[in-house]
Amino acid sequence: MATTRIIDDDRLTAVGLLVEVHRGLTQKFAARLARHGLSENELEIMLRLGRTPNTQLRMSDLAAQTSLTTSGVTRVVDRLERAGLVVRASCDTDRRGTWAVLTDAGLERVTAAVADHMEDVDRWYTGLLTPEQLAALTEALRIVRDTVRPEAVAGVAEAARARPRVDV
Amino acid sequence: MATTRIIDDDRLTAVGLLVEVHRGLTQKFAARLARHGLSENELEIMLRLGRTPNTQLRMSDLAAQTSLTTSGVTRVVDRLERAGLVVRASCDTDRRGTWAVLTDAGLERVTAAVADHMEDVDRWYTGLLTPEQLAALTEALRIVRDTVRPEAVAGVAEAARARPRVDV
DNA sequence: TAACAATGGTTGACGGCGCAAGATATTGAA
DNA sequence: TTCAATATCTTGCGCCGTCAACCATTGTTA
Repeated sequence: MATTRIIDDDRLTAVGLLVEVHRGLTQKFAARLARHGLSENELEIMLRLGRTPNTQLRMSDLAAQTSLTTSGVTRVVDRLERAGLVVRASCDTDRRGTWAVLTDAGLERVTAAVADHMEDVDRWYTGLLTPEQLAALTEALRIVRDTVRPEAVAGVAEAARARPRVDV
Repeated sequence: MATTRIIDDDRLTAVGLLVEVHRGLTQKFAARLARHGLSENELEIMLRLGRTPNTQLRMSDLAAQTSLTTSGVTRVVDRLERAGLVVRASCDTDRRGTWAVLTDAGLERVTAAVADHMEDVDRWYTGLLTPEQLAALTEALRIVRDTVRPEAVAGVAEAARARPRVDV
């Protein structure tokens, strides 16, 4: 009766599947993103900025949303700023804070990258499943997400309230 | 009609959910694994060795299964060997190759780590879903996995055929 | 108002992993 | 048989992101 070993537990396999799918997709996506000059983290940060009213978020909110450390966000934004895709702007109401603001060039870049990217998403993920399967998958993931990462929407309300910056 | 922007596409959100769940779980799991002195990659390598007949796999098969590069596997196995959890053994039939063999101490360690780990898996993942939801999730993931990582079972047959090493 | 904790962000040191090149072994074709 | 092409593994180097220490600012308590 070798099948009772704990290292063969089904629940472990369920985790393994999730990990393998994540890795596989990441690899499939990486090449095309690289052609747009973006890493996964860079794309995600720009996406979150692009989806926010006024296309700006505080550094610490980006950290909370992405589960990078604030240090990691500093370095990603450093690179994006060097590339002209993001600028930093000081925060009027709290002079400790810094907004990361998506530039026009940044919005353009992320839009182009995503338009292209979508082909991969379709081919390697959403397109492989029936609408019912995809809906079930998404629902299950959402349940888990809401438990393991409840902080994933930090800062959006504040950013909408902030005065938009026109000098970008 | 701002909702037609491509960066708000639903399929992108589906990917985002997967990524967030993966990250969230990874973080939840990391602390307990660290208490057993193991990183996620180290655990996975030991798990795959432990599940294989004779508890051994070629370096290159480990690379294929884990989507680390062979270089990455070399370094992980270096650490595990230094810790006495794995040993390298030369491969009689192809002298280019190297077996990574789980030691008794290694099997003990991974078993203890997994037993403990399972509590987290249950709490943050499988336990959050009904059996039906979990089954649907697993099925959908398996479909995607089989497409994006068809090579995920490399080397198991060969390892079973190889003469077991008693001098571990 | 002074003192001190808490928060936001950056920086230096460091570790992990990928890339590309190298050493060794195997395979195949002439 | 011999030599080129290929496969396996390791190593030097560099990038990326974490950790911990740090500075600046804000909030709190007395």
